[in-house]
Amino acid sequence: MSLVLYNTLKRAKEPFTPLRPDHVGMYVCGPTVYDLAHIGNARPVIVFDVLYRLLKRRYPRVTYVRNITDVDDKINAAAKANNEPIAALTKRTTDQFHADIAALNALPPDVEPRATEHIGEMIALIQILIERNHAYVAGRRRGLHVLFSVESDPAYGKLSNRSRDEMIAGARVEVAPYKKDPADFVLWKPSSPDLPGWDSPWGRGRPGWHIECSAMSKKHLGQTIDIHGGGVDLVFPHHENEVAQSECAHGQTFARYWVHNGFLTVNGEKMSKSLGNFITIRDALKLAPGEVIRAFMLGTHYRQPIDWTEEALKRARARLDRWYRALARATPAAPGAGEIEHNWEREFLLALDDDLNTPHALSVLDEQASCVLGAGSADATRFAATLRANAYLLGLLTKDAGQWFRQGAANDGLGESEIERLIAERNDARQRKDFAEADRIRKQLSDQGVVLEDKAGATTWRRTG
RNA sequence: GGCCCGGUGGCAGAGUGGCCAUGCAGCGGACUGCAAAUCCGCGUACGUCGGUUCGAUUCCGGCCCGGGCCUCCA
Repeated sequence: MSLVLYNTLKRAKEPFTPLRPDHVGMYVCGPTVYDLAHIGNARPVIVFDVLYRLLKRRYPRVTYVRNITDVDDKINAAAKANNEPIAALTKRTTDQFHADIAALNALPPDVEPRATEHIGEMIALIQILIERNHAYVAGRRRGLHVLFSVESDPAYGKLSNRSRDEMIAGARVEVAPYKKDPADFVLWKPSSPDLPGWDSPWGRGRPGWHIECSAMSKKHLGQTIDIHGGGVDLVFPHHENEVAQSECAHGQTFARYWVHNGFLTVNGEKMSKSLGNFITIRDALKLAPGEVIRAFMLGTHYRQPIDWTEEALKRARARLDRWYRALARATPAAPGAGEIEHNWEREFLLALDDDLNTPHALSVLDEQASCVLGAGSADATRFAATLRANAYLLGLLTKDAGQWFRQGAANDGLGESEIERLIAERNDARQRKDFAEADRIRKQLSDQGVVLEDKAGATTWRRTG
């Protein structure tokens, strides 16, 4: 039983073996902090969080690095538009990002490097590339650019599987005059006084987009990393350029396994501000608890496209509700605690080992929940512990079941004491056999999203989404 | 134009050369004062045309349709 991952570099699934048997290094491209993170950003966060948890389970030590890009032209533009200092914007956005993904139960990475704190490392890397004739300095009037020479790298294009000629033929961008070759990309560019800049051998300037990941992964994980992750849209040019920079500078493999998550659409359309279907994580959390969003994301394999709809969200919630009902059936256990039954663990982990087949893993949890719901109380408790322990690996079922069903609607809906009062009133009516009144109260509550269940001795309630 | 993914039952979504995915929704039944929850039962799904095979949804090829990337993007 071992982990298999789809490697974009090979376009095939491969058994995963870390370079060092006891220590896995993983680098994932993090956000550019210029605006609130959207649900598309949430996908890689959740996918790689699950991979991180699985790796931690499998290996003694895992170092997960996810950067914060805090120098970028989009940031400059947003700060200007907001009339806000850049540092204030990036700080605020970073804090929001942290809060948002914490609500999605994502574990913090081991290292979260910021680009602005690694300018020295970037400059050093660029110097190596110049020394090795893989980069050149160009331009004059407005300052000096440093460009990567794509022609100097015969392996260029191996990740995205395209030749240099194809790229030039397909390029729809105007070629900057200082480029020796249309395919060359910027490592360093000059900054005007009103833009962020750092002193460098090429004058005051700022880094190009791609160099930060090469520099930061080198610093925190070494010249060769085991896993590099991100969204598919980053394969070209971002990841391709990272490979070029790092491998030309160091003469060794940059990343051994490239893992890319598929795109998220909203109601079948690409999410964009102009279409008006731009959903921030913050907005999504108003529609559903973080665990529901997480279950939604994990219900589709990470490499498949996923479509965000209210319908899908409802389904994810219904599924979690059922699991929580199973937990409620059993004696409460602490989140993450519990003995894992061997067969269930096997089947569950087997699914995850197969290129993170979370939909399959969730179906195993479905079956475990059925098992709990159908079992007698002693077995139910045992099975529930397994269910909870398995789910915990996915960052799900981390709440107490009672708490789960009572959450939400706290502000605008009925308060708990009000609900309890109505239930008592209804039970009085039932005692009197005044079922018309009892049903009226049931209806009143259900209209406000509270469902009652009459059990043997008592009436319990829960909120529905 | 180039590169890369997909097309599975009402919906979502795994998977497999011959046998169960799973969940939701639907239908019938049990249970319930009514419900809810739960349990039992039901529905003959794999875009299309060929090929390989004893047998293909699964392998190969053509075609049709959809999506992504090639420019900032998770």
